[in-house]
Amino acid sequence: MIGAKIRELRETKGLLLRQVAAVLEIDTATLSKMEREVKKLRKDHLQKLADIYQADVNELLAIWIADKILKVVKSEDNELSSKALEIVKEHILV
Amino acid sequence: MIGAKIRELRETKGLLLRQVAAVLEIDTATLSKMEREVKKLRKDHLQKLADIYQADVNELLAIWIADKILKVVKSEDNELSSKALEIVKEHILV
DNA sequence: ATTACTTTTGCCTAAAAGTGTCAAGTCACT
DNA sequence: AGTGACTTGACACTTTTAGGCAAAAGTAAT
Repeated sequence: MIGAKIRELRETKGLLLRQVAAVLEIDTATLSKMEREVKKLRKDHLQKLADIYQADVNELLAIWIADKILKVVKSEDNELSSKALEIVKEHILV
Repeated sequence: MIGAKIRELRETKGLLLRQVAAVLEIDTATLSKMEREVKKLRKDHLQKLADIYQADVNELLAIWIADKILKVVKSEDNELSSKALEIVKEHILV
């Protein structure tokens, strides 16, 4: 999810992997993998990307966190995951 | 959460760490840490515990998954986490 | 207070996961 | 065929995790 998002942002801005990777000070290949979600995207890199693309950092972060939660949730049975999310919700609004 | 739960179950059954650890084939200290959430509890261990304590494995699993989600969520800003959970919810009911 | 036992703590190691590079490869265009 | 953008795979390094072992601390019963 977050990978697709930052790829979309980059393409909208008409930037090359090479250019963005240079700002992040990482290899082009690494950024390519991050956009395709082969490798994880670090939080600090995401924040820098929001800057580069002039995007809402909070929106991106929310997606990034959602991805992490989905990774947990999707590796489990659906029924159980729903139950778990209920528990989480209760636990949070305390 | 899950640690407290399995400790409660063990105490209700009047079993010692030593006894339960033996069934799981792990060290007593390790189980002690799992109950106090110092170390993570593996899924297969949890399933064995449900067996030992004759508890509902699904109920335990839901708590266990909830713990994993909470770990992600609590390491982030509250506002963002709520947003992220919304995204997760949408994503799931597709 | 000593003994006998349970539980906790701290330190250590092996295995796994995460982070990123480099070189070579593919693809599209001219 | 050559160039530029992107992808792939193998590798190296670092960090995290899982768990064991031994010593320390807590708990009862004598």
